[in-house]
This record gives sequence, structure tokens and C-alpha cells, in this order.
Amino acid sequence: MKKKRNEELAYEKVKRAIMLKKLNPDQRVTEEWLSQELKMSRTPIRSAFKRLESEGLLTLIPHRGAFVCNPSDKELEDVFRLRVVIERYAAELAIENMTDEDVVEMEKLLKRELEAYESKDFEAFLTINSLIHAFPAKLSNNTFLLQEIERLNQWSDCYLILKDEFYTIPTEEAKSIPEHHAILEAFRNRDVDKMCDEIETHLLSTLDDLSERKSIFS
Amino acid sequence: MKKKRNEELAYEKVKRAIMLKKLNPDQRVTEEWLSQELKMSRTPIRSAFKRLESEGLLTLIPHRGAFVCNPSDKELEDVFRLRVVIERYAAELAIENMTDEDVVEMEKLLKRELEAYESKDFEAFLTINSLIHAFPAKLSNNTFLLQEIERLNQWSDCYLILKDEFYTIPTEEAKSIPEHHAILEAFRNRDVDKMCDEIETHLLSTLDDLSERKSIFS
DNA sequence: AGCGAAGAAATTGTATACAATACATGAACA
DNA sequence: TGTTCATGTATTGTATACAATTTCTTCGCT
Repeated sequence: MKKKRNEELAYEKVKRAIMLKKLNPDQRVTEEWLSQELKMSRTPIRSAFKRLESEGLLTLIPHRGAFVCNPSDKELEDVFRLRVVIERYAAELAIENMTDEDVVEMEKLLKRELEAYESKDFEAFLTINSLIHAFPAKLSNNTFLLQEIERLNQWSDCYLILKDEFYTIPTEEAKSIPEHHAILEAFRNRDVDKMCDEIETHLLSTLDDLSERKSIFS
Repeated sequence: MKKKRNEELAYEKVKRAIMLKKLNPDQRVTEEWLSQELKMSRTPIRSAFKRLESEGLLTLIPHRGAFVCNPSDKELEDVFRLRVVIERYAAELAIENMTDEDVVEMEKLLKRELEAYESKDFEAFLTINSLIHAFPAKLSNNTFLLQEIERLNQWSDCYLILKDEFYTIPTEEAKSIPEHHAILEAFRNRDVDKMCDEIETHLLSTLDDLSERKSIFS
């Protein structure tokens, strides 16, 4: 395996730590502490922090330190509503450019999703979920669209995990499987309007579930 | 004036240099060279590079260096088409939340735009143009939407300049003034559909002008 | 006790030396 | 002549020492 730069390692480890809640929202993380923890100097840590900040996972305050992001419910909703708009657009373009092989490709993704769900592999499930949502954008042939969708998707994952006290694989994930199939069906039929609507329904349903689940504790 | 961090200075200077074409597309910029040029060590330069990369102005290749972005025509079009989708959404939300003062505010912006145009202050013109396009997003009350619009807008500005061999204040800018007024008018009348359409027309017209202008030389 | 200032401690910001890596150059060889 | 491999050079990557800045603490004053 190719040797990775420490900067890259630091980035991945911190991100993972945030996702797995080893680092809590609003927690302060100092360069010094992390450099001891990861057994490297502060230099690559600083670089990694920069990148994590640009992705919204950390907030850097000059001369103060790095703080793990702590998204509000409103922000979570904001992201999902923006995703609706952008992913609908991606669907439009995807259907314009699609071929029969793409349908097969999408079917494969859904199959992998099911497998991940059944083997309760939470991380794999998240990864495949991202791939599914990025799939139309991949066909769109619009680089920026893909980029934006991946960005927002990543945020969603992170926020989703951060906001939930006891995140494992909840029932909600089971629900998203038939919803993804509905999207696939519309895609197969090249039905733009249907596909857009299914995407909207799915995203808003996920958002609803999140709000609901949260309200148990609040 | 508060003393700025060198990292901040480096960021601003490089960005400006790219915008003013002191640095050409695809040009390689080494940390060493810039550190001598800006009379600071490589450390703050590296930080600045990271940020410029995340904004798409530079491409960083590990162990190779930093390269000034060189967007293709296709990418320019991609960005503008994505902006259409997102700014339309912003307009919808803006009209939901708007008050009478907001109309006054928008009028002020257009007045400032005209002033900048008449005094041929190109940089001011670009700045105000960005403010105008971000204005609906500001009213939208969706943080991410605003962020995305500002990002794409900044890209557009940069690409717009990079792609044009002899950029000053061309006639196209004059055209955008009445188009902005059409948007304002729809906004004043709280006419969502009209406002969305005017935004779309304006963005696509800008894109057309860019493609056309370019084709003179190609 | 409350307030303010001065200094101490903690932490990021910067400079610099050195290591690791990628690319270019050129020699050896077929 | 063309190809491969070793070596050299340029440039980024990393560690570390030190400077600058912010925050915390403590002490003195009212």
C-alpha cells in the first residue's frame, strides 16, 4: 500500500473520530494534544485542520483553537432543503444523458445497500448511501454539481450522526431502501418528474425522521 | 488597522494576483518563490494555498506544487447552470420572507452598481455584483444556500476574468444593469415566477455573452 | 467583595532546518 | 538509436524552536 502523507492520515483520523463521536460537538481540540495523540508534529495537523474547516466539520478560531462543529436543527433542515433542489436538478440531467448500462449500475448500488443493511455494517451503509445520491450527478456531466452534492451529502452524514445520541442503524435506514427503489424505478422509466418527486419525498422523509427521533429527548 | 496574519495576507495577495492576471492559468507557483516574493516564510504560504485550493483557485499536487486554475468553457457553463438552479431557489425563499425595507436595500445596491459602472471601477463593480446576487440568499434565512451562492459567484468572477484575454469593463456589464432592474421589479411585486425567470435570463445572458466574446479569438 | 491591571500560562502563528518524494538528466547497455 | 536504471536537483512534507497573541490567574486597590 502506498504510504500516505501524515497530513492525509490526520485528516482521516479526525474526521472518523468526529463521525464516531470520539470527539463531541463543540469540543475544543488543540494541535498540541492531537499531535501527541497521533504521534506526529503539529505541521500536518494544522494542514488537516484547514481542510476540515473548509468542509465545515471544524471551526477554527485564530489563536483559540479548533472546535468540533455543532449544527443546529435549523441547519440540518437547511441542508436537506438545499439538497432537494440540487438533487432534483441532477436527476433531470441524469435522465437526459442516461444509457441502459446506468440502470444496471444503479441496481448494483441498491443491491450493495441492501447487503450493507442486512450485515448491519453502518459505515458501509453510509458510504453506499452517498454513492446512490451522487449517482445522478455523476451522469449529469456537470463537475460542480457532483462536487456540491458530495459536499452536502457529507455534511448531512456528519450532522445526522452528531445530532443523534445513540446512532446505530435505526429503522429509518430500512425505510430509505424502498424509497431508493422508487427512485430507481422512475429512473428506469426515464420519468423525470416522478424521479424528482421521489427524490424530494425521500430527502424530506429522512429529515422528518431525524426531527421526530430527536424530539423524543427534547 | 488591526494587524493581519501573514497567512491572511498571502491568501489575499495570491487571489488578487490571479484575478488581475499577474499569475496566468496553469502557471506553476512554488512556495519558495512566493515566500521570497512576499517576504515571509513558506509556512503561511502553505496555509494560504490550502484555502485557495478549497475555493478552486489553485490545484495542489502533492510533491509537485500549486497550479493556477484553468477552467474550461464547459466548466464555466456548468457553474452558471448550477447557479440558475440555486439562485432561483433563493429567490423563492426571499420573497417568502421579504419586507418593504428589503426592497429599499436592493434599490440601494443597484444604485451603487450604476455608480461603479459610471466611474469604471471594475473591482467595485464585481463586488457589488456579488452582493446583488447574494441578496436573495441573505433573505432566505438558509445559511448554506448563502454560502453556496457566494462560492459559486466567486468562482464565476474568477473564471470570467481568466477566460477573457482583455478584461476591462465591457459592454456586457452595461447589459446586466437593466437585467438586474428587471429582477428588482419582480422582487418588488413579490412575483416569484417572474423573478426566477428574470434571474435565469440574466445568468444565461451573461453566459452567452462570455461564450460569444471568447469565440472572436478562437 | 468587586474591579482592574499586570503578569503567567496556554495555544496558535512563523521561521527554519532537514527528510522524503517526484521529476529530469544522463550514462550504460542492448 | 532507443530504453532502462541510477543519480542529481528541485520542491514539497515534517519536525522543532521560538514569537505573538489570547486567555487565565493572581494580586493590589477601592
